[in-house]
Amino acid sequence: MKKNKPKYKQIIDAAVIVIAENGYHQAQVSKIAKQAGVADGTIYLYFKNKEDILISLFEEKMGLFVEKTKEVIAGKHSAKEKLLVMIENHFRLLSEDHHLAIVTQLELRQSNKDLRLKINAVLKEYLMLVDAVLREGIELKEFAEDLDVRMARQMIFGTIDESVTTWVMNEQKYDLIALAPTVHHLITNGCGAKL
Amino acid sequence: MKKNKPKYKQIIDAAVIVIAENGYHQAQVSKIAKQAGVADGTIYLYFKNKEDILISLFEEKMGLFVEKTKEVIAGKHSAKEKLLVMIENHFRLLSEDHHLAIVTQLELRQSNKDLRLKINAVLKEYLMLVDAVLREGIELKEFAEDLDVRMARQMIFGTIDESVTTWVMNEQKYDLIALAPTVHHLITNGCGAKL
Amino acid sequence: MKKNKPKYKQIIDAAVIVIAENGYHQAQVSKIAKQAGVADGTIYLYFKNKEDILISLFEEKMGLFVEKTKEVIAGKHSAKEKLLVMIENHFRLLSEDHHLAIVTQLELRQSNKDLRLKINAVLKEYLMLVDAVLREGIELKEFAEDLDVRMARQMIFGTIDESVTTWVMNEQKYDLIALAPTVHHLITNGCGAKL
Amino acid sequence: MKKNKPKYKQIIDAAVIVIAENGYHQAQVSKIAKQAGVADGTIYLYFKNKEDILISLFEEKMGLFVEKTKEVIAGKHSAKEKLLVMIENHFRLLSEDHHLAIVTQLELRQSNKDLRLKINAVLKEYLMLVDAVLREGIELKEFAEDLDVRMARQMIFGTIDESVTTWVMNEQKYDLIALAPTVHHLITNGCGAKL
DNA sequence: GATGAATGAGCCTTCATTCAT
DNA sequence: GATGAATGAAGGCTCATTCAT
Repeated sequence: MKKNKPKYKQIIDAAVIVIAENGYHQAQVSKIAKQAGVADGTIYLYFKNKEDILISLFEEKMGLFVEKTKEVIAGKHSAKEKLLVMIENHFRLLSEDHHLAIVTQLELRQSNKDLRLKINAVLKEYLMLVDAVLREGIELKEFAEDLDVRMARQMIFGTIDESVTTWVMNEQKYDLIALAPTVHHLITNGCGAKL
Repeated sequence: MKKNKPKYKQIIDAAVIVIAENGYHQAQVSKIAKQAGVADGTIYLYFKNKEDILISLFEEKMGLFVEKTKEVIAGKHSAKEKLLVMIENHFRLLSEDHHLAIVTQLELRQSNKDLRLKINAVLKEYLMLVDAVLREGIELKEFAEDLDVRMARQMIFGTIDESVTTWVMNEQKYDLIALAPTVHHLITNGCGAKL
Repeated sequence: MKKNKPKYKQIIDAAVIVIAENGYHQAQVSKIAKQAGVADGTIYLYFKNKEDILISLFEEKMGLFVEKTKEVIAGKHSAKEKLLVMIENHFRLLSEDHHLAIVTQLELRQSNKDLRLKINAVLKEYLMLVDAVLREGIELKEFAEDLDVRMARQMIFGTIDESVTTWVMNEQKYDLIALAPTVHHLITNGCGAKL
Repeated sequence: MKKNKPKYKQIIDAAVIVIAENGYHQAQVSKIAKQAGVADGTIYLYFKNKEDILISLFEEKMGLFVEKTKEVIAGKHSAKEKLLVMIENHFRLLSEDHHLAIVTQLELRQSNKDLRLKINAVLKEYLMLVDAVLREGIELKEFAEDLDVRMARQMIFGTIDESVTTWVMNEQKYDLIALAPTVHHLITNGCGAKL
């Protein structure tokens, strides 16, 4: 299994750094190889082509995202609390890796439609976690019983994503994690949570 | 003023069509020129370079957006109502021009970071309209008095944008405008509006 | 029509020289462009890709071959005479253009199977001229009445081709045209011509 | 002597199969190694480089050719008969090994000039057998006394080679060996044999 | 003002060969 | 002797922009 060999992760981490520092269109394979400390050709022992590096990058990192999210919500018993820790977790993971934040919020969006469709497929698992929490909140009568789950999920993801992108565009000058309660307040209100 | 000459708009409209139908990376200057019915070189009599076409495109179309938005909110007296017509207006303008929807939601996001920063500057005027409505709502006690305007605006724009993008990615198969009340409900709730 | 523009022939002639002097695998597009005195990109205004240069080269030159061959046999009344002038013509055209001889006999054969199949299609017209002469010779009772035209044509083409290739491999050190009568004698004998 | 170790022949046979089935340019060393059931690096214990595999392949197979040819002409007493069994032998050996036929007639010709010069050196022994038979035929007055041996040999080899190549290009659809008498008739006639 | 032929910089990928184990 | 992971050089093609007409 190639994914477990050290160079696999080495190359992905190099790609994050190179893309963050040079931009998507200036992230040549040769630059990634150099950053990873391997020869250009070695990249192709672990990835089918350049696009494959980017998809794998997203899968690896988003995998951690989903895993971590599952962990943090496991200990919470109300949907409201779960949403809070999800937002905090989302903000924290990107705050802790500034390069990754730039890559996911700005650079990877420049990829072509095909790549973005594949990225969306990876995102789906994350969005399904949100859906599950929303449905739980409705059942527990925390949220409005007529809440439109799909639209609420789009609000939640849209709000979180827009918040992170704005923060990255402002060069990460302020404390993103500190915004979590405000964002949480806005979206749970949106979902009809009683105050 | 070049903007008033017929070929200026002709080229921008050609760009929207070409980008929507071929994708950002397949929208070569020569293709746009052909669609516009002019020679390649003529483009450069009206635009500094290719990036300038895209910024101008965004400015032109977003200008109409702001203008229309101002019109529709003019007749409304509550912030809540104003938000509703803004959402409806946003959804309607993109529903009416499928090419434009593809370009703004999918294709233009593939542009490089620089172009997107410029696009964000153009967006600012639109976001300031949202801010004004929010502040008005707070003053009129329609919304929570401690509402964080900046974050609320990010929620509103993020939610709207995510809704439109999802709709475009689903190939515009359902009625976007019909979603306006649901979205409105979610975000005014988020802003603490009493039911 | 691109074929009539001066740069079309200019590039083909450059390709013949570059391939002859550097070998097929060392004939980079950039080298051909330099030899032709145009930019690399200009090549692609006249040819679809590198393979297209080679096929066009063959078509152009073989077209002259067929044309010239038709001319020289037009004035002759016996099949035997026609074969003689065909051989002489074949030898003369390649003797007069040493670069072309190298390209057709050695370098172009290194092209991949696909290209060679296309080249064979171009050759067909030339081979059909041989067939016509052979059938005429049979009818005029110059050749054996039971002559197998297809095999005789393979003998004729194989013999001529082998003679030229050997001459090229020997660095064109001797007079190729002087061999025509000998070759002619061998193949007409082969076809059963009376002495 | 490496040539006697089992892996030597194993690799050569693998090369014939891989080249025939994939084409010269798709016959990577790693593919040959896999087909031979050895590691890539092992190839280099038996061959200097890739070109060396091909030359050795040709030497081995052509060695069998010459050997067999000597055998079949040993029992014949006239030059004419000898030529017939040589042609039959040539056709039979390639008919019996379709892979080898593809490799010698189509794929190996795509090798570069250098390799082909070396291949020609290997061929020389075979051609000298033809020369010997021709000189014998002249002495025995079977052929014209003024026969140009070199040109006659080129006719014979060119005709045989062209016949085989045409047969391979037609995907070996007809019986090649059945053509031997016709080819024999053509070339002995060409050499001035009395009927 | 309008044209469109010409330019040329820039990059992903392959694969023969090596060498530490 | 055998392995196979790692190397790194090399080239065809695209397309935004220019400029002579």
